[in-house]
Amino acid sequence: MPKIVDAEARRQEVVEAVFRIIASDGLERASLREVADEAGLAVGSVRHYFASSDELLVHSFAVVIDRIATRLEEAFTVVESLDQASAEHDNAVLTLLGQFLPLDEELAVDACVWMAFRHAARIRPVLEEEAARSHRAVAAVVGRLVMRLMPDAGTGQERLVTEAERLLATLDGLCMHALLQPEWMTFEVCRDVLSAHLDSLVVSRPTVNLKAHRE
Amino acid sequence: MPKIVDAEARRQEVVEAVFRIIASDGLERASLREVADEAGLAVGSVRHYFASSDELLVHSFAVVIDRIATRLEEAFTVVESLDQASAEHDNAVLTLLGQFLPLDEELAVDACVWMAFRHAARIRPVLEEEAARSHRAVAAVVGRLVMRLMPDAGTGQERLVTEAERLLATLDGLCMHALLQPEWMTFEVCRDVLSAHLDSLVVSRPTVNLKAHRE
DNA sequence: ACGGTTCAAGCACATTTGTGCTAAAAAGAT
DNA sequence: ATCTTTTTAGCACAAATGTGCTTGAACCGT
Repeated sequence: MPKIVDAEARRQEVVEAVFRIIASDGLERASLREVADEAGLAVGSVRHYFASSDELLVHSFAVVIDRIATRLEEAFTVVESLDQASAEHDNAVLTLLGQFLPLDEELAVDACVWMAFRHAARIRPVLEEEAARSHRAVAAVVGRLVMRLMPDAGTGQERLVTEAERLLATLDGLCMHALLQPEWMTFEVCRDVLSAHLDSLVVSRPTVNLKAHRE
Repeated sequence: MPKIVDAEARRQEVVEAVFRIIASDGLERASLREVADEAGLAVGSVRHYFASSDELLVHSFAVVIDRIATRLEEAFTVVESLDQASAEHDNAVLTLLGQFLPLDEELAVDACVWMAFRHAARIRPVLEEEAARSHRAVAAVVGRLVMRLMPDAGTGQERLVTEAERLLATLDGLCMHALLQPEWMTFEVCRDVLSAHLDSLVVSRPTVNLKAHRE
């Protein structure tokens, strides 16, 4: 009966426009009119696919979360498929961690958008739920990765949590710096930092009892 | 001749109002009218002390940078005054690193404001200069700290840079998580993560050549 | 051919924002 | 008491934003 348009594809186009605007001009410029312009549509058209500005933003947040989570899951299955302690395994781990960083154009856009939404979620309740989902999804993958990289710490669950959080913090910090101070953060520095962190993961275990950090 | 008002004190009051608004409602809500209301003034009064909205925001950014930098410098002189490898030294280092985290109300406000401005500076050219100053100031202290904690790496300057960046990234990531996911980030987790990182600093040096991350 | 449904576009209105400008109030100096 | 300068307050205007509502346009099934 009606004019048939692939609604989901259209929505995706609008979301891509949102991503471009956030990456170049920030979340606060992602208004309906700006998004419509960027997508080559009228405001009314955008509003036809998204009931409100909030729905558009929440959905865009969800899309970028899914993209990142999917990349991480795929990279993790690669890691799992490789023999541990092989050079390919180490490279696969670095590739996995690199999914967090703005190493190419697409990753940079996702990183910008992801950061912007997570920070906005601190203030805007509509984004809260997706922010929590985002954190759970990423923490799950990083947690599994840490468990794989520290097989000898099976008992010390507390240490696993600490190390997962530590890796997560380092990743987010690196991503932040790569976005905010790109002139100081070359690819090499990123790689060196990640390598150093991985070294610290496998080595630091037996040294815990040497120092007196028991408080 | 004129009505004498401590202009600098008034500016400071306005800046404090900006901080409160950013911490509770985000940078985008820090408009002249909101700030004036929060400060108990009229828009015209705020505009008397700050020529424009941009000047107000840039000055607020500068103030928070100075506050953080001052705290770091003071904490670092404490570290320098203590005998290395003593328990007090370790505590002083943890205290220094804790200055980055929202461990109390004042630190939390500063952390919020600092994060908000740094991210805004990616987009808004007026904030660029202060953002660069902020990064230089903090990187300087963290760099000196890393040099102190890794005395044996005197030659490997590249490694020092990597470790400084790694510590900085971990700190910023921890701060982010503490602000955005406070329910998952208790004080204890923060402390454990920082302790683990410090352990990894002093230990990881001799193990670099064991693995094949040379490529 | 045509009707009904979906899509696209736009108008109108209330809010909010930054800023230029004017003017009243306050208070020390004379 | 009066003058002068600072301080405070407010108005007005243009620009931008979200949203309710209306109007065409397009097109598939009958």
